[in-house]
Amino acid sequence: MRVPPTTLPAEPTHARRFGKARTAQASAVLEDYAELIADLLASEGEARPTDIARRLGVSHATAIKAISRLKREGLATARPYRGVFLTEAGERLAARVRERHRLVVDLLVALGVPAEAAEQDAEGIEHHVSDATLAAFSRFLKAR
Amino acid sequence: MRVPPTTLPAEPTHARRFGKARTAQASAVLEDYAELIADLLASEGEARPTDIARRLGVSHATAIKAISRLKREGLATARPYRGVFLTEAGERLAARVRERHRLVVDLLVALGVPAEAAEQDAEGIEHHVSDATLAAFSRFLKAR
DNA sequence: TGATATTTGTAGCCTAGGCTACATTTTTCG
DNA sequence: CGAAAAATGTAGCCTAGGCTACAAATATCA
Ligand SMILES: [Mn+2]
Ligand SMILES: [Mn+2]
Ligand SMILES: [Mn+2]
Ligand SMILES: [Mn+2]
Repeated sequence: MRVPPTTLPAEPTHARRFGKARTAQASAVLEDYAELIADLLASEGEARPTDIARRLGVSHATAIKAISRLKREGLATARPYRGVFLTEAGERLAARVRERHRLVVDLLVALGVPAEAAEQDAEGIEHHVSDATLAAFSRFLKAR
Repeated sequence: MRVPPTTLPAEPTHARRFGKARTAQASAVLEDYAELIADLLASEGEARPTDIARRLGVSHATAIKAISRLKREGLATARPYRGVFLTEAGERLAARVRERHRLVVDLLVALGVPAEAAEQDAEGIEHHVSDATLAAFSRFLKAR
C-alpha cells in the first residue's frame, strides 16, 4: 500500500533529539557515583564501596564495577580498604552535578512539587537538563 | 580508621530514589517507541520498522528487536510488510506519554527555554516526571 | 514478467549495569 | 594473639539496547 511519502525524508531532527537523550543516559550512572562520592567524602570523610552500594541500593559488586569504570575514565582513584577518592576531573564533575541536582530540586519545589517527590524525580531528570534549561531554571528561581 | 558511624545505618531513602530512577529508565525506550508509533500511525497511516528506526536514529535491526519487546509486553502487534500497530494497552500508554511529553515541553518553553533545547531535554526528562510533578507543571501553566 | 531495489528478519557480537556466589583481605575484639 | 566479622575483590551469569553482516521476502518498474 505504502502511501506517497508526504514529508519524512531524512528526519535528522527527531533522531538527534533521541540520540542526545541516549548519550545523557550513558553518563547518568557515573554522574550519580561522582556526586555521591563527593557527598560521602564531605560528610563522612571517606567513601567506602559498601557505603556507596548501600546508598545507591545496589550490590557491592555492582558498586565496585562502577568504581572501576570511574577509575578507567580518570574520575576517581581508590586505595584498598581506604575508600574511593575523586581526581581533579572527578571533583569538577561532582561539583557540577551537585549544583545541577540542587537547582532541579529547587525548581520543582518552587513549582509546588512535594519535597520527596521532587528529590525522587530530580534524581532522574537532572541527567537530561541542558545548560540552556539550567539557565532558565536559575532565572525563574531568582525572579520569582 | 573508619570513624564512628555518625548517621548512616540503612539509608533506604536515598536507595529508593535511585531505584525509582533506574526503574523509570527501564521503561523509557518502550515509552518512546509507543509514542512514536502512535505519531506515525496518525500522520502517515502506518508505522514501518524502517521509518521508526530512521526517526529514532538507530539501525533497523535495533528497532525490530525493540518492536519484539513491545509485542512481548502486549503493547503492539505487527503484520509483516504492513507495519506495526498498538494494542489497547499500547494506545493508552502512547496517549499518556504524548500528553506528558507535551506538558514537559510546554513547561520548559514557559520558563524561557528555547524551543529546540526544550524538545531535546524533554525527550529525556519526560520519563522521570511523576504524577505529582506533572500536576505541578499543569497548575503552573494554567496559573501564569 | 522478471530483474532490481527496498524492506524485513536473523545471527552474532559488544558494552553497561544489574545480580549471586565464592574467595581473599583487613579489622575488630574477647 | 587469634578467631570471627566485615569489607573488598573476583567470577560468572543475565538482560537491555546498541551495532554490522547476511539472508529472505516483498514491492517496484522497465
Ligand atoms: Mn541522578
Ligand atoms: Mn543526583
Ligand atoms: Mn523520550
Ligand atoms: Mn517523547
